[in-house]
Amino acid sequence: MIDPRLITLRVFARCGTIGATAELTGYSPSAVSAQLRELQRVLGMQLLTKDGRGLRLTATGRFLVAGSDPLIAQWENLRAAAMDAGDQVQSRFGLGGFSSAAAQLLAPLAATLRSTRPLLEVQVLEAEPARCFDLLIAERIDLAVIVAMQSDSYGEDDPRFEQRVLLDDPLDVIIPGDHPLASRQTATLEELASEPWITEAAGSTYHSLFTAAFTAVGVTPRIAHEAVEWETHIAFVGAGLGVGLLPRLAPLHGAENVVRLRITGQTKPTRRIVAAVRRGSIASPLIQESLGILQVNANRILTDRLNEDL
Amino acid sequence: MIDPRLITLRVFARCGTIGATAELTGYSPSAVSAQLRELQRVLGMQLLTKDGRGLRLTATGRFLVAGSDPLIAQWENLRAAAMDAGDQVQSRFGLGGFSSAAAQLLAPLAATLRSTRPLLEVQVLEAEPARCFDLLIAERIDLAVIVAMQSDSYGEDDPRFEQRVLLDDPLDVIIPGDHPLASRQTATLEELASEPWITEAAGSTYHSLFTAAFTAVGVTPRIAHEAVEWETHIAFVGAGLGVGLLPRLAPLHGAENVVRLRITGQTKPTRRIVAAVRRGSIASPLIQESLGILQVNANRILTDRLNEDL
DNA sequence: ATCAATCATGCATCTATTCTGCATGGTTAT
DNA sequence: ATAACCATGCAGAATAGATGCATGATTGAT
Repeated sequence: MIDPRLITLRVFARCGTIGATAELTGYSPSAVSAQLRELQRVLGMQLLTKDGRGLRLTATGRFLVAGSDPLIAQWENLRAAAMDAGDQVQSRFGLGGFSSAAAQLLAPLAATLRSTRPLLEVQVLEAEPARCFDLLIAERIDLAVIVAMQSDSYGEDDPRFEQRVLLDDPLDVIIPGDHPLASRQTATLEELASEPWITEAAGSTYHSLFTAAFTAVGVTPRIAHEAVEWETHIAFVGAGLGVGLLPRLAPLHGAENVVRLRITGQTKPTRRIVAAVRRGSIASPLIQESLGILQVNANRILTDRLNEDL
Repeated sequence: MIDPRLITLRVFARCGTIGATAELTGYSPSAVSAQLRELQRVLGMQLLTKDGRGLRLTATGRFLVAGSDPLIAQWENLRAAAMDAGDQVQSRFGLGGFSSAAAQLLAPLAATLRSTRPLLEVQVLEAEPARCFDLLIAERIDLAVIVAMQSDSYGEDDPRFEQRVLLDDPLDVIIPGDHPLASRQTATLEELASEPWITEAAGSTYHSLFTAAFTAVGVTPRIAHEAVEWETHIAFVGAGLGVGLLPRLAPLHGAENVVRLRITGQTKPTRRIVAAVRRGSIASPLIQESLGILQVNANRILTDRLNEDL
């Protein structure tokens, strides 16, 4: 109910270029350019200035974008309250999440919603956590399941979002089947300090998680290889190239020559998985139901693990 | 920046029929019907129900309309603050007011704005006070000069508007030139109690003002004739048909056989003239400047009167 | 210094939305 | 029973909006 051109401006404020805004919103660059020009005309404000080969927000533009945060939140709030009060049904619902969350949490959620609300059109997008936030801003999705990143620019108290912790997913270590420790059930990071490690490229989502785990125990690992997909990580380990960290949620499903060990010791590295929505929308019955389903699934995963560990 | 369809819904909430909404917003009835249908589809809410040959808001609809008040106010607020912070210029500015205000206050305001802000497109609409509020809701105008009506549904604390008192305009009495009191400067309402009175039709803007003036002194006037325009009032008085009340702001400009007398006594009836804007927009530099100009003009009128009275 | 890459924007074209005007069906009042 | 009123649907028209490519400007690399 907020003018889509203002939404576009907010997306631009996030990514800084017309092209990226177009990619994120689903418009063409020309359309974004025209929209922002029109927005300035209608409001009678100069929101953008040329800056080199790109554009930059003016002070007025930054002011407007920052001030629109509570406006969006209030609209979401009103919408949610009206849906709740009137017992109305939503037509479209967009979900976003990163790979293992998409598989383990989002897929069951979408399936459940499809049965409880047959008229609802559910769309699931697999995307990196940072992109999930952008997609929330762009209103392409309404709920995201992501890994909480303290290093990220989206803090707990960001005025644009509200977040709920779903579960803490521990990191395991995966080692080749012919490794001396392969017969063990658990290992400590110190024991594996001298191993060649496999990680993601610096700057990626999990790299900071990786380094954080090791700095916590005062060890600097030797990074031997880099991989993006967990599949690749596992394959590298199976080929005996080194050892790696693997979140418990990521399945090993019968990989050759790979063993998963629980990490013990004073620090057990985990990644925190949270659900994020646009601020104000959390009271919506659909969001509430979804969060409930997610929480049930998360709890089931946790209790399954407890039973496994016995 | 709020979706125009929501604005249309708010206007509908005021007037209750598609036709009236169309008239007020400037759309055709079909367009209004289509907009509201589309709004319900997009939001996934049922906002309207059939009620006899017309439509009625559902509980959800009323909830949404009521909840949109602060949303609109917040947007106006943001817009005003951004305009103020960025020293930006507005392109369009709509003014509304009733006849004597339009002549005495709005016309000078529009003239001043045209000279101080040549790029600004100023539009003045003459309209009854109640309609001015509707036009504010419909966003056809941005500022209205109206007579404060305690009887009206638009109170001082309406969440949709903010109001500023401009001046209290006293009511004079006009009598025929051959009337026994015509040589006097002042008169009391009691002295004129038995005269045949000329007023507006019951239910009109000034009728309540008229009766309030007399109930305050405990007199029930005999209503002999009714007229809509001040011009007609004056002509009736000039023809010797009776006496009437005339606001000081309404000019007599040399009418034949009509004398204007100040009212004295314990109660001096006045009408309060206020400026009204959409809540939140009052901080806008353009609104601020306009209110300043209006106030200056109002004060000038008051001091002119003081000098006249000496 | 040249070349390539990146970025925003304008224009022509097309598409989709949205509005209008009139006709229709249902509802109330005379 | 007739007339007035109200909302809505449809066909046509107008308008807004999006696309895709070409252009100009700027930056960084060779």
